[in-house]
Amino acid sequence: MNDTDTPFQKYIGGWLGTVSKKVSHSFAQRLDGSGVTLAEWIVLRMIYDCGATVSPSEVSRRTGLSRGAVSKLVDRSIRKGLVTREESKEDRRYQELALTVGAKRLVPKLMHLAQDTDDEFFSCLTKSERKTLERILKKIVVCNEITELPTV
Amino acid sequence: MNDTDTPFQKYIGGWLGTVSKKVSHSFAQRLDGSGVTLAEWIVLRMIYDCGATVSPSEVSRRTGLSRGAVSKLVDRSIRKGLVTREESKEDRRYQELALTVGAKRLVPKLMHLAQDTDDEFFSCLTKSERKTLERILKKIVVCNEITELPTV
DNA sequence: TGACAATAGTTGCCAAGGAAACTATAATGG
DNA sequence: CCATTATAGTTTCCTTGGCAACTATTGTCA
Repeated sequence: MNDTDTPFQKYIGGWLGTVSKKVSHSFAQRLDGSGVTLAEWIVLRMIYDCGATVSPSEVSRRTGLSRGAVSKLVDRSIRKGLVTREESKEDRRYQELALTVGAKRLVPKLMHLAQDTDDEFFSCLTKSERKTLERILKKIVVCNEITELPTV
Repeated sequence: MNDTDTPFQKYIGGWLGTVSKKVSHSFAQRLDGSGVTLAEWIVLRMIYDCGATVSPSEVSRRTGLSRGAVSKLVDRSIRKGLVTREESKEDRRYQELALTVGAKRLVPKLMHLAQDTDDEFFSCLTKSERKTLERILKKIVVCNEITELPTV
């Protein structure tokens, strides 16, 4: 195993970034016209995924977006009538984010666009490869979030 | 196979984005102090990878960065003494980008940082999983770039 | 040949996100 | 019980990258 003769092909992070960039870009274009930006979608998806309510900082941790970015995104989403923000009763530092009825209807529609994007990029993979890729990515997320998340 | 009961866990693009964001962020922090930003590194790496000289548009296609972004990045890199830009003799529309001697020395050092980042995030995977992930990512790149790249 | 299309690169403008400073609330510890 | 520390969220400043309009060069075709 020589280190020097296969320069960056070795760096998985690079490939990951390249693919991710293309996928994100494609998806962003599909979202164009839906009234929701890619970053907003990520937040909406996260809230939707978490079921009931989530705090902005939790969204920040899970998405990798900074707290500042989440704050602005939530602002915009509220202005668009997609998200509600409420101060927590138990701990007034926290906020409880939730989707509006409209957003709950919208998110599934946008999921189709996400599915289309997946199909565009990953249809060249076999079913088995897709499963494997998904499994590995999740494993990476779990492994590395453990170190950040206070086991919440 | 129901479509509705496993909301986004299905969307590989989302997981890919999440992981990529974290990895990029970590690597960007490691680069901090090297005098090179993440985007600059991507361009340097690409030129290094292509051996002799590359055109900005080629860099753009391969990295997914817009031509405008590449133009600005090359400007910065030239100002930092890392890249040279020369008009092509055959076709004066094209430019030939190359690394300076200093950059050729620098890139391998930065590769160690890339390796460190890889280790941080992917060391939780088995050797086999890493190989597989790499193979699948490359496959995706090849499959989808074919449609964009004019078989250059 | 000459007009038009295609491509390469640049630039101005705009949106978006990160870093860090700031406010507010809660927990800790003497 | 008060001071200190930690955490949540907001806001300001700054960098960055995309988009689209623009210039320059080359290719195409009538």
